[in-house]
This record gives sequence, C-alpha cells and structure tokens, in this order.
Amino acid sequence: MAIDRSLVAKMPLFAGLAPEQLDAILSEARSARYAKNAAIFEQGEEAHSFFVLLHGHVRASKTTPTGQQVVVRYVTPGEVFGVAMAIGLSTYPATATAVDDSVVLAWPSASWPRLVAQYPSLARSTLVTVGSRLQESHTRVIEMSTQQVERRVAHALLRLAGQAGRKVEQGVEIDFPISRQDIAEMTGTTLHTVSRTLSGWEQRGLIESGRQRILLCDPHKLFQLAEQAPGEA
Amino acid sequence: MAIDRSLVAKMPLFAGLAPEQLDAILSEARSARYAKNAAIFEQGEEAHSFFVLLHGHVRASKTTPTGQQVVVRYVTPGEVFGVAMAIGLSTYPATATAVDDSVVLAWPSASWPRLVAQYPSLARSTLVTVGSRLQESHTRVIEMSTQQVERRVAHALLRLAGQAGRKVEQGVEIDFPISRQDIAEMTGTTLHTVSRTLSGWEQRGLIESGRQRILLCDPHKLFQLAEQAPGEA
DNA sequence: CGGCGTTATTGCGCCAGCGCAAATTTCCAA
DNA sequence: TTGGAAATTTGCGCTGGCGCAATAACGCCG
Repeated sequence: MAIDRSLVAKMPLFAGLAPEQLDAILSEARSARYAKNAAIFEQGEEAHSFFVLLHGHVRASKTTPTGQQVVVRYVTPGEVFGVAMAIGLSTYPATATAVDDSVVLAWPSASWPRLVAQYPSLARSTLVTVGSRLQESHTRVIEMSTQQVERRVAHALLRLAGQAGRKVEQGVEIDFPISRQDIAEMTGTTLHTVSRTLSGWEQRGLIESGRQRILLCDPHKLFQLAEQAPGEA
Repeated sequence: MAIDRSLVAKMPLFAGLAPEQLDAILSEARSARYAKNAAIFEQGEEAHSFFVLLHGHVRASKTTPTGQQVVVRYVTPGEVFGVAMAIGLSTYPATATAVDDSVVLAWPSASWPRLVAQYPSLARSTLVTVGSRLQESHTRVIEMSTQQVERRVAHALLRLAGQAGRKVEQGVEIDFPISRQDIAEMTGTTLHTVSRTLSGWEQRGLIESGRQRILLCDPHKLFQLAEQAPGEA
C-alpha cells in the first residue's frame, strides 16, 4: 500500500526533494495508527524507528527517577518526532503518547544513515527542526527563570492555540484533550495552581473551559497578560 | 598563516574527515583572540560567522526584553558556537562573551551551505551537537520544574566541574572566573540565594570559594546532595 | 599605599505558590 | 440508569526563597 505523496509533500522535512525522491523515501515507510492514550514509544526504549505525524496529536514527556513527569512538547501533524538516532542516541529520551487517535509514518532508525547520505537535504531540514526546538526549550528556561506562574500559563495556552488552535464561534479552542495536570507539567507548576489560574480567567471571561478542554475567548487580553511586566497589574 | 591541523583534528565537529579535507576547511577559517569580558557577538546581531573555540571559555547568554539575563551555557574548548545559520537563523539568538582570554576559529556563515554540501559529515556532527544541547536544555527544564534551588545549584556546579574542572590539591576548581550572579542566571534563582547556599556548603566543608572562584572540595557529597530526594535531609 | 568600583555576605519581612485534604463535577462503562 | 474512576475546584496553612538594604571583603589602578 503506497502512501500518497501529496500528504507529505509540503512538510518541511521533505522540502527540496524531487517527487521521485519523495516516493522513494515514502516507499520505505510504514504507516500506523495509535488510539487515544496509546504509547508510541517509551523513554529509554531502543530507538527502533523515527516518525512523522500525519494526523492527531502526540505528547512527548519525560519522567524523572522519582516519577514526576514533565511535558516536553506537543507534536502537531507534519512534524517529525523520535529522531533519536539522528542526534546520536540509541534509545528514546522521552515517551511519546497519542493524546488523540493519531496516524504516523514510521521508518526504521537503521535506515537513517543511508537516507541522509542519499538525500542530504534531510540532514539540513532536520538540523533546522532540532535547532528550533532548542530555541523553544531555551525560551522555556527563560520563562521559568524570570516569569511567575500566571504569565507562564498564559504563554503556554497561547502557544498551544497557535500550534493546535481550532477557530470556533466564541474564540479559539485547543484541538485535543488537555488536562490541568498537563498544563502544570508544561509550565513547571502544580495542577492546583493551574486550576486556580484558569478559574480566575474564566471569571474574567478570558477563557471557557471544561474537562480536558480549553477555549480561549479573548486571546488578545491573554496576550497582554503574558507580556505584561510584573508591576503592571 | 595556516592553522595547525593537529589543534582541531580530534574535535567531534571534524570527525570523519580526511586530513586534506580538514586542511581545506581550515584554510577558510580566520582565527581571532578575544580579551576577557570582550563580546564575540551580540544577540540579535546579523550572524556573520560561526565559531570553534580553541582556547579559553565563552559564556552564551540571553537577555529578556526587560533586561534580565539568563546564561544558556558555557562553551569549552573544542566546541562549536554561533551556528545560527545552520539552524535556519539569520541573527544570533544569544550573546557570546569571552569570560577569559579566548582564541577562536571563525568561518563566514555564508560558507556554511557550501561546506555542508561538500562535507556531509559536518551536517551529521552538527546535528549530534545540537541534539545534545537540546537534551541538556530539557534536563534544565526538568530540574527547574522539579527540584529546589539547592539541588539545582549543586547540579550546576558539578556540570561546570565536569566541563571545565581543573584538578588541584584540595579538589576540583572551576577553571574560569564565575560570579554568584552567573550561577544564579544558570539556575533560575537570585545571587542572594546562591550566596547563602554556597556559604552553607563552605561551612560544611563541601566547597571553598572566593571572588569569582569556586573550588569543589568534596564532589561526592555534593553529588549526593544533588541526587537526594527532597525528603532525605 | 590608599581610594574606588565590583562582588559577596547577611539580616529581615513578606508572599506566591505548594502541599494536603475534602468536596464536587464529569464522563464512561456496565 | 447507575456506579465508579478520573478530573477539577477550592479552602487553609505553611515555607522556600525573593526583594530590599546595609555592610563587608576583595582587587585593581592610579
């Protein structure tokens, strides 16, 4: 069963490849479907494959030795993930979980060296991808170093809305199930504090939320909140 | 003035290159010396060059719009830095400052696309480098999310000692000038808290410190401190 | 050798946000 | 429809560590 070229032609990873080259690469992939909450791979496991997300949403998270979890990022369709081999790791540094029913393409990690040798643009675009994740991670470090919780949560919501926001009548809704706990693990706080923060915003009409569901009603006000200096309340 | 191949032959960036290839690459580099506290490049500036550090130590830091600084990392000899172009940026995302008299090799960023096309192993090794920095950054996010200040500072010191530790009679000394403020900016705290923490350790004989100087007398105890669960005091 | 700027130390008060715990709501499966 | 698990909300008390401010030590340079 061949995979349709049009599904992936516009992905950054495959930029600069001729249609035949793309077909050749795709012919080596298998596609797989993961149900909501299914694990795609686990932290520490042998990195047998790398992936491109076609449909759905995937959470990448790390667990500390004491069992605490931290969400590294959410993967949106079109992104690569699990590229451990490319960055010199033989095991996955994080756990990938489908947060929604998801469809992926998968290649054996063992094919990576040959693929990059054959198609140098793969190395270039992967470098750009990893580089931008490094920037994001630095941004997160800076936020955690210099901002208090409310602003961090605001930033996190706006980022999620930008990556996976679905426009609806009353605003922008985050297009996959996400809990208070998840947001806490993204922002370095506790689900209690996130709950309190969101409750406050809901009362002020900035958001509307429910079980694993968040709708941004007033992204602009939220943005002001995220950017405002500590003094100006 | 040709640059001696032996200086750089063992660097990961140049792994897998033949001696002639190495010479060809080096022939395009210029070397430069920066005095202590000199800026090598500034955040936001056009990314004209990328660098390899030959000697000395360089601090990479980011400044927030409100003027707060965060230390991204310390560069040790043999490492590349300023590879903005390779990760798709046209300006430097951080400021690089020599913390000691330092010597670098520099290539024009404009040469990067040609160099990687010519020597694909450059892309591969840069990908590994950027990937490992991503891991480090994630580690830092996790530490800031889950550990309290004392453990974070302990981790930071141990990491610095590993990268730039100089064995002396009484222990391991960090081999470049570093202030309490610097450590605060690495760990997401304030210089006051760092000072108090280090004072405490000094009284317990774990370290010895002075102006911009830190000596680890008992790295093992420090390690226990860094790894111990919050409960076990 | 003395003055000055930088860096480090330390005391004190305060508060953002954590930890605990209990109640409540929502969803799902049987 | 009902039972139960998971997610969320909220109150309360406490504390780690920040902010401020004053002092002290260090090193450089004239």
